[in-house]
Amino acid sequence: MTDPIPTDPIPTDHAPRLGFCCKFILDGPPDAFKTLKAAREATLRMNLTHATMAHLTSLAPAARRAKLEGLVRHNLGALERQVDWVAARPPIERLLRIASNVLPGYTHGIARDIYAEPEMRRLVVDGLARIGEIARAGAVRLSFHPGPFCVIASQNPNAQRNGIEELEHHAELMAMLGYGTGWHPHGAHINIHVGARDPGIAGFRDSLPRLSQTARDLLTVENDENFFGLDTVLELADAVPVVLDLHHHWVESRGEYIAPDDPRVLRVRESWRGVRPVAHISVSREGLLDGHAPDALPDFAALTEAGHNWRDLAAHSDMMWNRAVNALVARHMAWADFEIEAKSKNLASAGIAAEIAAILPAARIEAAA
DNA sequence: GAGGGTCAAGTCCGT
DNA sequence: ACGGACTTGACCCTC
Repeated sequence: MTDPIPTDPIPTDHAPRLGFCCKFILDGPPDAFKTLKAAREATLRMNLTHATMAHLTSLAPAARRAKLEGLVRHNLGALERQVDWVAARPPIERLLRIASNVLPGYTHGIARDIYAEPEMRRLVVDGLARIGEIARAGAVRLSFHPGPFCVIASQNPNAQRNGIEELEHHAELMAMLGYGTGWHPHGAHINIHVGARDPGIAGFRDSLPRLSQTARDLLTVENDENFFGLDTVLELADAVPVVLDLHHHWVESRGEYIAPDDPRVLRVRESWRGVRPVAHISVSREGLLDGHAPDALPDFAALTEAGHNWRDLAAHSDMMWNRAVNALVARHMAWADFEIEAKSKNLASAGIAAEIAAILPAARIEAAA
């Protein structure tokens, strides 16, 4: 395998960023909208939607095409509004994980012919190009995190073919957004998990040559909370940048909050080869940890003792309620940008951003020392 | 408008 | 063996 040459790195001293994932939640006082319906419509306007393939299949060809075109127009508009919104935020918040359903059913047979039509193609190409320009003009860093079906190695040849096709679809989206050339251009990436235990790490590595150059240059791999922990995923660090999920690591290691100066973190940083890394953070649900001190890191052993199994603890909170976790994120932001995986989305990322902005200069000085 | 059944796809965990 | 979780519960039909 030939090593991709870094062409357009986001320097490691680039202004740190964090952002939310996929979905926008409307903020504001309850009376900001005249009716519940108006609030609901404002939320829909800011978010991508989709249709079931069963429904599309049930429609006559003309209706099917109309339905799909409506979905695509809506999704391109909603994504543009999301990117616009992020671009208007303070620089520390200029990062967004894009939902995977921009083009519903793109890799499903029922929609393939419709997307291939020149008119539809033009709609998609123009819309995505425009969104990419807005992102770059606004210094918004973009990513995808395709779903659990996106496995590039499987014992089931069909699953593997579908998974690679799904990854290639995301790479195509990135290319249409203007990130189709070079090693993680502008920090763009498509992040997946290793997948099945069998064929595992070796299977993942063996599948890399089957990917297009664009997909290969955008791919990243994330540690998970059960089988492919940080140490295991680092076996791929020579070939694929590693996305460090601090919460997954806490769960998988049964309680370790990894420090920025940990040797494994250095290996993660090196795996990005000149591009500023992205990491993930989340914290266990507020309800589970009722009464937990917000200024102390969650104690895995104590929580297990209290009857919570690891799966409960893996579930994400609404907000980034734990100030000790947020302070740890601030220290890690000396080397990485962060995707905030909290159920309240932009409300959570804006909250942690404000908290971190206040302490970040100190953390960066500490890191430089 | 509310409520319930359904949804393309892979894999693993918990019961 | 099957439901739930994951990345994100949302869509669609019926009442």
